[in-house]
Amino acid sequence: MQVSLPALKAFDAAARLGSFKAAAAELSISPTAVSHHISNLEQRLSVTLFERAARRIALTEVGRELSVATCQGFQIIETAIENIVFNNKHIRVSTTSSFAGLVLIPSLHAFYREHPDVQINITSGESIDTDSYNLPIRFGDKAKQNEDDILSSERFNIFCSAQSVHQHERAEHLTIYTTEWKNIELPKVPLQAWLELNGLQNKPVTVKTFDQELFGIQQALLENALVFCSATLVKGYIKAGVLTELNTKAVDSALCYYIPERSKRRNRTNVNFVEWLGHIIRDS
Amino acid sequence: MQVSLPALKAFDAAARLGSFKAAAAELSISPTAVSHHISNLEQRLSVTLFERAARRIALTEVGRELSVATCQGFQIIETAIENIVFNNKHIRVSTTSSFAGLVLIPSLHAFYREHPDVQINITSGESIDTDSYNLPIRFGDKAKQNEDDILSSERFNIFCSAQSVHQHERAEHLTIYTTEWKNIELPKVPLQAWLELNGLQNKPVTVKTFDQELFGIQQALLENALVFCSATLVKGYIKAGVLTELNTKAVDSALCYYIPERSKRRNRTNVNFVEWLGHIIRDS
DNA sequence: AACTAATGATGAGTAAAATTCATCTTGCAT
DNA sequence: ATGCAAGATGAATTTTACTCATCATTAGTT
Repeated sequence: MQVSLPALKAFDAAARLGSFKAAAAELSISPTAVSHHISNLEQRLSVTLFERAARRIALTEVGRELSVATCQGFQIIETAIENIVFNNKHIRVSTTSSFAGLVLIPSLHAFYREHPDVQINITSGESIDTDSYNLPIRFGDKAKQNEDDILSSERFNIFCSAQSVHQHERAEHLTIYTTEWKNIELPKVPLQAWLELNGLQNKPVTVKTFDQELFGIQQALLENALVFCSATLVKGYIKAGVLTELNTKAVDSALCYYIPERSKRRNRTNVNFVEWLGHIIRDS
Repeated sequence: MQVSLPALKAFDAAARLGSFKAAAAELSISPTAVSHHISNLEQRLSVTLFERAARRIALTEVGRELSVATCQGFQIIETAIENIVFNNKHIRVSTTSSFAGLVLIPSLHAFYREHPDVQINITSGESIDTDSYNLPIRFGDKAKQNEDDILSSERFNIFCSAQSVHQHERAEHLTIYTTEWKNIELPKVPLQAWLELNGLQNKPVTVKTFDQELFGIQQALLENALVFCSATLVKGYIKAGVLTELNTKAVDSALCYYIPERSKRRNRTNVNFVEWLGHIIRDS
């Protein structure tokens, strides 16, 4: 007593549209095929599904009952498929303002060039983690993350605007912009370690902080001051010749960029995007 | 971006059973076919649905999402089909005790002989009308029913046991069993009209009543008395030579057997059954 | 550690559908 | 009457689904 699914689909369309011709149009087949499908169904189930009158059809009681089920059933399945297709063309990234503004957005055009059919939506700030289609790129404690989730381990150093490099190298007193995270759980910026590594622990230094790296970088640029921040963020500015890395030793940090539950978010588009993101962070 | 329904069905089975081989067994196809279907799906949707490990597979996040939908969707459709198939093999008749006991049940073997795969369930008493699979055979006022719903128009006459016919024909005084319906809406039994039609309105008559015709018929049989009842009910007894119709004129009544909303109950089995019932009532 | 059995992947050929085309049928509108 | 529009029917054809043979991988066995 097996009924074919294409036949059920044809019945579903005919029942919804009240016409074999219309159903055929919806399914992009000929009305003859619909007619065959439905008489096939009727034979196999030993029931009459449509009451045939001249130039029009009407569902029987049994037909109505079946159509309620096919309509519901196929609807559920089609919605799920549409959802998959949609989420394969849309990437929703949520990340910090700094990473979005300094890394992600400036490089996006390159990704669009390779994947012109994909839409990218970037949100900075909090996001809903439960949605497996969302792709959060978080900044956090390397030690607390799953190995596979980590995108990059952050190294910190001092940077300044290209034109002010020499003035800083001779300066007696340094003004350094850096970051003090709002979230106290986050490992501190390794400024002290950096000063020690470069033998500057006794040098007179004024430290000014913002709660996001982006702000310190912008301010340092405006004032020709120094900024102590992660190398990843300023890579673009350095390449563009706007910022320069001082001739000092970079220091490792306990911080990293990571994607929580990365394995759960692996649909094709996300995988492509994350792979591309890897190149952006590592190379260039 | 069209996906084939058989492929989705294969995916559904594989997702539910966690194995291509098991899915193949469920669908009565080869594991190869399942494998083909699923890689076809994966290609068309550009997603990975299963994570392949050696000798076992596991749904990806996307796969899990799709499987929830296919499982639900196909379940709804399959349940509806099973329901249709079931109701095509099962007839649920509800009718009066009299009709069930005297007409329906004694003739059932003939129907079973023609339709050995059909199960019949007979209930006497009240039934739920809203269920379109139930087949109520009611006894009621001919005038109040839809023309198409009526099965038979009832004619009444006097009957008695075969061996007591002659004693009644000569008798001065008659004892007649008949029926007084519990339901006061129902037209009365046309006993008065019958007496007048046969010129017996002045004859001394004792009338005893039950609330169901069946009881009067049984009692008359036991006592060799007379019973005034509808001809349909005693047709079987007459054919068997147990009862005899008196040599009097039968009288029409306002009563009939009918199937409320008969058109709503027309699946193949019900139609067959009602057609057969028509023969039972009319012929023989 | 090698062997075996079980699961799945792959590609080509085959069987079985789904689909179309041509031809009829039917009732409605002109 | 006449033409038209929706559907039914049957044969032919295309497309799809399926199987078979073969290969790859590996968990479990000896």
